[in-house]
Amino acid sequence: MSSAETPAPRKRPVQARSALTVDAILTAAAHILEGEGMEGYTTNAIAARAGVSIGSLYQYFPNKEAITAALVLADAERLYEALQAASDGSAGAPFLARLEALLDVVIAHQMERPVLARMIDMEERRLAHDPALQAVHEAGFALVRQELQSSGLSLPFGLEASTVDVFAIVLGICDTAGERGETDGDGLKARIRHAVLSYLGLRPS
Amino acid sequence: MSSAETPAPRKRPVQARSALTVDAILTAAAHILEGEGMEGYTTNAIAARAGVSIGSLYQYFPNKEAITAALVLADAERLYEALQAASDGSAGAPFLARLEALLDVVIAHQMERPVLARMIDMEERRLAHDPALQAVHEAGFALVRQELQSSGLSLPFGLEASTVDVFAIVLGICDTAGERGETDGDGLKARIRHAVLSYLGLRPS
DNA sequence: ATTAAATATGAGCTATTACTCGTATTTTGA
DNA sequence: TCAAAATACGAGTAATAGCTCATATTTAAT
Repeated sequence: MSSAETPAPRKRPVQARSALTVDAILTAAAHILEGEGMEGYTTNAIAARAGVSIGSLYQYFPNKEAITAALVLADAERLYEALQAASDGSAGAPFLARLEALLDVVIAHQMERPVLARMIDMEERRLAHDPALQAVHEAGFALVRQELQSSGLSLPFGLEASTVDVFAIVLGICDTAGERGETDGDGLKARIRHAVLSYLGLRPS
Repeated sequence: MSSAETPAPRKRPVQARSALTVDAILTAAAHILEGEGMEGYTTNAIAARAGVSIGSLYQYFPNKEAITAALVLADAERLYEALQAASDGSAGAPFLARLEALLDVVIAHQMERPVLARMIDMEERRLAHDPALQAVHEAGFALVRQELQSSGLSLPFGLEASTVDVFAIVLGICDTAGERGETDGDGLKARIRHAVLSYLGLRPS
């Protein structure tokens, strides 16, 4: 039962070109999702757009869902790392400045490719059970929890619930903005800032 | 071009039994979506669960999407009507009482069948372009806009943006609660209340 | 050089599933 | 009572799309 069967779940790039292939596939998947939606989002279309054969695609991804999961995960990781960087970069600064730094990251992420962000957001809900994705979510969560805790604020509903709500408020306003096709990043930021600060019991200056 | 062709887009129940059939189909669709998710959500499964032949199903719905759209629309209309009733029922009461009445409706709607609510929420995003659905959204929107306007409050970002944000905050927290499987309706209400009131510049008592 | 492993290819298989259509049954109206 | 309309039926069709596999090519190791 433990001998060397067919490599099974696949995806073990060893050489450099295979890493390029994997990358091309994910990039193509994102472009199709962004430009054609779920309609055109087929494995054959992804392979074609990536300039790769369908066989190669299935050499690195066991099935279509795995491609989507990898795409969503990569996006979540990118956001988390940017948040981490912002948090590190504003070390020592007062709470409000740190919060703004985080908001800037979230809004930049949303505004960079709004349509793709919306599609990924939808897929993210569908794949919410994925352990790897949950891990990244929890990491981002922990980051915000830490910020709130070290702020010394007296939180309205305890640390955990407040963290959940701050997340929900930020994502709720962001997603809605995405759905409505809003383009004013600064205005969006001001509104989210207001919502979060007032939730936390701070007078938005 | 205007003669009596095949009835075309279908759905014209005339007798009583056909209305029952249509109802059974929508009920079955909801049950499947709730219990099996998109996996088991096939037209044949819906028909079987409804105790109706697949042929009958397609006599009243031109395609699968139309079933989903009808389901989502019915849900949105039900929520809107409940909001309307709550608004009417609290006529003359102070703003805070009216707001609470509306929140009660939203939370009751969310808590009634949380899993179904989550699935419908996801489909709602996909069908956001549907004119009939947009109309109901706009109606609910108008209702909240009206409340805010007649509250006499000085809104942080103008009537339109504030309405959008209040919606986003409420739905954001609700959806997140649904995803996390929260069951405490009262706690949920308190948090949403706090978020909305503080956003509006009111001290949550 | 030679061999083995890694990678690439794409025609085609297969399973799923949305949907049709010819027919049977029930209801309505006169 | 008896047509005609409305409704119900479900086996079968057709098309899509996920995925396999036998084969070819490239890279790495000795």
